Amino acid sequence: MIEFNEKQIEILQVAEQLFAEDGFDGTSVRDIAKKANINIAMISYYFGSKEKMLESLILYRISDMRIQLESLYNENIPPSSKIDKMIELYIGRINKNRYMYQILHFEFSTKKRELNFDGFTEVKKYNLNALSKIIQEGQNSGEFQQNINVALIPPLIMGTYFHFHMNKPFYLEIFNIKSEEDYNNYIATTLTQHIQKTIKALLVYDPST
Amino acid sequence: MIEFNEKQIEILQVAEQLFAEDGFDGTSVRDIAKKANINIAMISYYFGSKEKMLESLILYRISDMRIQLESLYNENIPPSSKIDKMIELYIGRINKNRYMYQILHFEFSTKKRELNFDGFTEVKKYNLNALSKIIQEGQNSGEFQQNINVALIPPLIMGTYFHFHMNKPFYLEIFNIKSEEDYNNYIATTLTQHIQKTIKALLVYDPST
DNA sequence: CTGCATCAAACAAACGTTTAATTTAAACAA
DNA sequence: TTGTTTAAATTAAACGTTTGTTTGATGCAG
Repeated sequence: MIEFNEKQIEILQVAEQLFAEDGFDGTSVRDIAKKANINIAMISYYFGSKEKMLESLILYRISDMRIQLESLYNENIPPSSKIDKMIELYIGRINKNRYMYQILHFEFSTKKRELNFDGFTEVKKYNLNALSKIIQEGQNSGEFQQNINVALIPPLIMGTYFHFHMNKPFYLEIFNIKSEEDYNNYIATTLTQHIQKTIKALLVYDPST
Repeated sequence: MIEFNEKQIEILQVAEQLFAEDGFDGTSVRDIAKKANINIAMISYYFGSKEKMLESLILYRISDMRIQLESLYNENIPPSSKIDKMIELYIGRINKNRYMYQILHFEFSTKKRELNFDGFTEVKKYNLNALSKIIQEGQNSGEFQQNINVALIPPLIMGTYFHFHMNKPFYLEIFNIKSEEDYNNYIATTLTQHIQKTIKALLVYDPST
């Protein structure tokens, strides 16, 4: 594990915000240096290059993205409650790291740079595996249906959140949301509940009826 | 309505692909000119500037993005079948225009450029309104539950699709998909069915039971 | 004195755009 | 069919900026 000093972390946080807002190619090292109140040369000095700084940033954040589902699995509550908690964890974690997710989303879909996403793939596999166990528990107890494509559950959660967030101006308008606080509140309550309801509906739904 | 000649459309199509793959800031006018086999100056000559070319591109594609739900509304089939068809229409349309959606997604979430998205907002409102009518029909017949947040249905459909598509390499791996053909086939069959099942589950789900 | 941090300055390369000259193609009159 | 005219299309070259990176000098703490 690579360690970063305080100065480096400060720079990474500034870079993270700018990369998320303007894109990696849309952000110049001078933009970052200016906002972080450092000399341009410090970026090469600390990270080697602009691109290596992005790699450092991803490395720095990626460990944060594993969702703590293991402890949830061991809790003594009904599977449906676990699902609710699981979704809250997901949304909370994504919302907290939304800058990094935004960057990753773009870098993932772009052919521009060849970044190593193995760490990210590992995290996703881990999360998926933990989720599978929780759902299996509900299937064993008979609460959930059998034919569930578990791998398509996270896209449902994260995709819904991101589509909502990426079209933020549109939803601010149609839901008449006025402040940033109300927006975050809408995510934490209504949107989260909507996703919880959707997933639970999917898990108990019997198409034959 | 602005008209584009064949040469212009050819250039726009090349630009569309490159913008989607490498981002607007990650694509140079020289990249576009090279791939389109034209002189660099033609971009300014035809569109005025690189940024105006992006606006032209959005304008050119946006009319294509209205989803034909009106005719669906008038068909004499059960509401649940209409939902199925509606989702097929959505996925098909998005998948066909995935380049443009990818560009829009990024430009929407970026603060870099001030683009006029009124036309896009209009299309979304129109689609949302048409969707509301279909769902209301199912509610009137008693098939669907009452408390449905219709505005959160499109994010569910489009978000799931996009999260899947953006993490394409990951899903290719875990579903052991080998060819581009199989990938498109997975979207058209398994993923579409999964979304159809999810939405229908949500529409008929009664949380109190 | 030594080693790290910071700085202004300079670097070549790439960027979007403009210029001015040339080619192309269609319209026209003889 | 011919040569002439005209406007649009296309080109290579150059423009001034901005880009990421490097250099060498300076500051400073141990």
